[in-house]
Amino acid sequence: MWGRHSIRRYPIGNMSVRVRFAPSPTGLLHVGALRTALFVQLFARNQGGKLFLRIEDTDRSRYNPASEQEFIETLNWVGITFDEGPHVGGPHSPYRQSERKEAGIYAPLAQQLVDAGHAYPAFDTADELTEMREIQQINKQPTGYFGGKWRDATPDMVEAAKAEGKPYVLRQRVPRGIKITVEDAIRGRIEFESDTLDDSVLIKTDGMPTYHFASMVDDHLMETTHIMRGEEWVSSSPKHALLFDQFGWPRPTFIHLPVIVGSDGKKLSKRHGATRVLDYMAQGYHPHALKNFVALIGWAPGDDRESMTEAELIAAFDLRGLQPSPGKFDLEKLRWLNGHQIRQMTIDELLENLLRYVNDPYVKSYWNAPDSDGDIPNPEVWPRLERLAGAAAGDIEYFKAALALEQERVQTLADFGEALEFFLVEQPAMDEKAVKKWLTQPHVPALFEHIIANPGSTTEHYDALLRAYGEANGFEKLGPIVHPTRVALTGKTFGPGLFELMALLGPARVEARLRRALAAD
RNA sequence: GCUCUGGUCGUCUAGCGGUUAGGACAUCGCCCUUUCACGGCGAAGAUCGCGGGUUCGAAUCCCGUCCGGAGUACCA
Repeated sequence: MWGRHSIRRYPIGNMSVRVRFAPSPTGLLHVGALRTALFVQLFARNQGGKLFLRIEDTDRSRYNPASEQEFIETLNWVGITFDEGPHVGGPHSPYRQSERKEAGIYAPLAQQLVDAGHAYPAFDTADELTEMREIQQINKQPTGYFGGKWRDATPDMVEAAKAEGKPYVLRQRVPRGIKITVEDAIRGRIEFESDTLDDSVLIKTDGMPTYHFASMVDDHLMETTHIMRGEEWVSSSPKHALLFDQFGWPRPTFIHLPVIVGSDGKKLSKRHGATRVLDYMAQGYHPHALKNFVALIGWAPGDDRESMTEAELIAAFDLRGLQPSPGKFDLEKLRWLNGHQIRQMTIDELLENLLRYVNDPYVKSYWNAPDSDGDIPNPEVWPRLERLAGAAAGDIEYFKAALALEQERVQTLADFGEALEFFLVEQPAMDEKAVKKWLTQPHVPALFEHIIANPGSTTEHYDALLRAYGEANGFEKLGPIVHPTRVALTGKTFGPGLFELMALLGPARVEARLRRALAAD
């Protein structure tokens, strides 16, 4: 009689899609969770369905009150917003499981399961359970509660224990000797022998439901059509599917997303860049670039597109493009995508993004936070970024022109700090090596005097001036003219075109810096 | 241990019985050029984890095997 439930499949039909992102508020939002949220969002929007947020806070001991805020803020930064959730309400309120428990949603349903014989009370103590597991391990048997002394306890035993006031949990009664087949949208059919599944706790002694119970009950109550979650859940998916069957509820479609691992194939960690999504913001990544990048780990549009807009991502999203194998996080590709994103912006968009970036309090605290050794990883970054905010408040046209000259040369917003420095500081730091190589050449003083004697303010002026000087003085190539001048003006050997940069700097700065270089000789 | 699950260039991937196994990032070279980038062009890079089988033909189907990963909690 049980087999019937295990193989029955309930068509989703044309119910409209409802999907959810259901994190446990225990810590920070990391990139793996972001990817899940992103796929859920892309799927919902592609299908024209509804997307909701549910907070799975059934573990009081691990609850972190700052966490929910972190999730919402971070998701908001990347542009993932919810149709329903604890912060916006909705037809299935409340959206926090602790509140749902208080509202008495779970208890009657648990009782319903007990009455139907699909769940039973178990009075084992923590010590008894530990001992049981130890014995199982010694005997090399699977660990878990495969019946214990309470699965088949007589009503008298149960009554006696209850009368004694012993605390108890409610466990799911997994039928024996059947196959449970779970249909996973990515992996296809997954078969489990019910005998390998233990009787999980559904309701804890304090009356709080476990994930197994609360999540499935809520998914049914909230009319979830597709359960998208991390692949760490596939092992327990037969219990979840079974629970739907035991309630007589239609099973939603299960979609287990593969994990994202670091470049070494191990769990993603600080060494690979960052695990906290907000840290990518602090490092100057554009939310869309991060999204675009993360979407491409474990999913492909089916054609060769790499850089896609939000609308393209939504239009192209398809469950069939999902990959079953774990994906590695390749920071280089993220950097490329980010540079690409920066180059696609207009100057005004770029300026807006940059200003929002440098004025964000988290960016400041990120770059000033000591690492585990107590050091600031790169103490030069923040002072430079801070200077950008000040400079933009001054001559905005000058700032935008400088921004335009560096736009093609950076990969992150943070890179602008260093790239723009010589435009904003009257006496930029000099690269020692470059000074030694270029400013010591004998023709340099005369060259600089010539430039000072012929001030101008256009690219064309300096282009013509320096070319003519080179020809008149027998230089076959422009290098000996251009390089020393660049070093004197910027302190560096690389950067935007020299003539553009001179025109923007203007004759006063050009003269001051050339004189400084002459004096240093 | 047991149960699931994954395995195509360094990386992300296309591929669905017949392809010189395609693209992108990274790498290298050339072009552009005053440098660095950007952009363009090109090269190198995968006997499709390994071994059998089915087939005229296999990365694609079947079996086995190896190596990863996850789960095995009154955590999610």
